[in-house]
Amino acid sequence: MAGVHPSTVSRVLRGKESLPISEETRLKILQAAKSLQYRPDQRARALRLGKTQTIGLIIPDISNLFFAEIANTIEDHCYNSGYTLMVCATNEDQEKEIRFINDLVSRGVDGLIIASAQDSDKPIRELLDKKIPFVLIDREFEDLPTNAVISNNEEAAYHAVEFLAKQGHKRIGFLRSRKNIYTIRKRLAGYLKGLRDFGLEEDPALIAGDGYSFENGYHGSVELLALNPPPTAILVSGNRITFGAIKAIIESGKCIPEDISLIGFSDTPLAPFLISSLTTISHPLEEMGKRAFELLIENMEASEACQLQRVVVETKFNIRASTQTLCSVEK
Amino acid sequence: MAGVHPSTVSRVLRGKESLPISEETRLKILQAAKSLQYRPDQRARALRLGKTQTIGLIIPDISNLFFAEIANTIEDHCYNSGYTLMVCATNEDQEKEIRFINDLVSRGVDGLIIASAQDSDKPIRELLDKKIPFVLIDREFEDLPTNAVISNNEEAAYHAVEFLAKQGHKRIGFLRSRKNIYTIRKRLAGYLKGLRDFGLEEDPALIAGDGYSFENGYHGSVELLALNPPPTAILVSGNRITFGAIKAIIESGKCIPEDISLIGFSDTPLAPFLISSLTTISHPLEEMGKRAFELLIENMEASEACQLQRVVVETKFNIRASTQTLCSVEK
DNA sequence: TTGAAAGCGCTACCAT
DNA sequence: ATGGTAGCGCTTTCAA
Repeated sequence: MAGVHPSTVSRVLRGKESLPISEETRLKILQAAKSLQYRPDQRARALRLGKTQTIGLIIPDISNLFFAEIANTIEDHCYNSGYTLMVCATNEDQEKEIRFINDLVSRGVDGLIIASAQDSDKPIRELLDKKIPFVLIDREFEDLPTNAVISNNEEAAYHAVEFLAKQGHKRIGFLRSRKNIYTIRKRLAGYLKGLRDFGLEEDPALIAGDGYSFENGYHGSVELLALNPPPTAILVSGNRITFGAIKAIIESGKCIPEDISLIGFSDTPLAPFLISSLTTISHPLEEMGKRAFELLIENMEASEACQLQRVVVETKFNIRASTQTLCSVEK
Repeated sequence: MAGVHPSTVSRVLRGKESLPISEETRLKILQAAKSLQYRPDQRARALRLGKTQTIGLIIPDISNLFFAEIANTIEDHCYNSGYTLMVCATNEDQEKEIRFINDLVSRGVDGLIIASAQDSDKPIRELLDKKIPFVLIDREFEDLPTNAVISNNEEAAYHAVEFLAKQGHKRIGFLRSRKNIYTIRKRLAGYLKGLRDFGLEEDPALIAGDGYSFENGYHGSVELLALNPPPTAILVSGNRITFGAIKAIIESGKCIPEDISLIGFSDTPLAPFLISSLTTISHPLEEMGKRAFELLIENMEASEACQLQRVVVETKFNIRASTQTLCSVEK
């Protein structure tokens, strides 16, 4: 339409200031582009350039606020840097994770951010082999060095036990979602260390749960409450199971925190509005997203494989103790 | 590696049963592909085929459970049908919406599902012009026929007013997030119709709020509570503002639902665990996601522009009245 | 300052 | 039953 060669158009539209283009043709091309509402075909660009300006994010669950907030932050950073984000949710299913990784790679994502389902590290090893830039978030593999942004799980759990010990608790339960997840294992380690250091009861029966659903949390808590004697405090490691725990406790006729203290490893903006004010350990989700994004970009831009980095962010302990507590919940 | 022509490889790997391929070469190729871990380059395929097996989802907010749940459902359907989903969050910003749409289109998505920021319908009109398959979700444009999956907002609001009227309420407030959103306008219409039909007070001051944040909800509620006399019930249309409302009410020293009834237009799985048991109107999010996906696929597969469809799903009224209510909330 | 040509990896079509 | 060829839309290099 501007009567010039495609390559000329490309030169103008890529806007390399350095290239010599006559002002006349430049204007003709820009006008034509505007009137045609021309948008370069990113598929073709991607094919030609070997880059897609695309980042893949693989998380276990979009509708878990923990990951949703991370996704949101990363989205923002992508937007501001001209990347498009592809979000995939595995539902903690390793097979899905593998399929997503393969799919995203064959779509040519420039990099990946992954909170792995962690049944195995095989898919992650493959990424290392293929030298595809990626950053793990929230969950890493202890025996596989990678870029990772994680939080101080062990210390946080330890600190929570310390807090409870100082309040006079002797029997503290640990309710977890999936057993084999990095975060859970680290928190369990911190919990056990805390028990030892503060001379509290170590009873394997105080450790319950394996599954991330509301129901898993409910049943795990019922087990804990059935112990003799039952724990007077429970550390809950998982977002959804926390509510299962609350339900179980209330149904058992106990009050939070008078009869039993509950400390959740996930914060939610709704915590102050909950029926049983919940002490939580909150994660700096925006910081985690930001650091992961920056680390990824750094790796993508590095011509050669650059030093692997491990970023540890600090969690925060939010004490919430209600003066009054409602001890019944409808079905 | 198999010593055959690329086109032969393509034929085998695309697995058209009908094509004549000798079993021998077929095996050679499959073996070679496996040992090389060959994965077809989707960029090139997309360029060649004019299809990307990709769907774009544009929503206002990932970390709002309403949309997160929808995204989750759509993701699942995509996964099961071999599509990859690109999720973009606009934060209710029209400019972002436009950029996302353009970006996704130039990336060659096969279709789009959009919950528009709705300052203007221009970007949607352009999609119609370009004949790109898309489905609106939750929010449609009344004067622009498109495919859409929406809920029965007006009836739901009307029904809520009816419910409150029968309980004896005379002054009912309406707290909304963004004024100009389709859902909000429809609900407001239903509310007004309800007031009229049941002979309740119509007072413009009873309609408050314009903004979707927690703070917006808080301030809007403070205004409502300052009225003389204040409303004895409030319809809250928006997810985050609901919690601002609860905070404002509790701070004012009132109890829910004894002093003031609250009906939220968004349900959350946490509703039973809230400090003030909240009656909610819940949306069939999974159904909405499913219908939108199916409708989109139908449109993508149709060779020519097919009949526009408008799907209306039914909301559900969840009455939750706590026997006891906690009337204080910590900061 | 611009045009021409090549090629990214794939697949559909036409030959053989 | 298989090979060759062309071309999707773009950008980069080289030539004019």
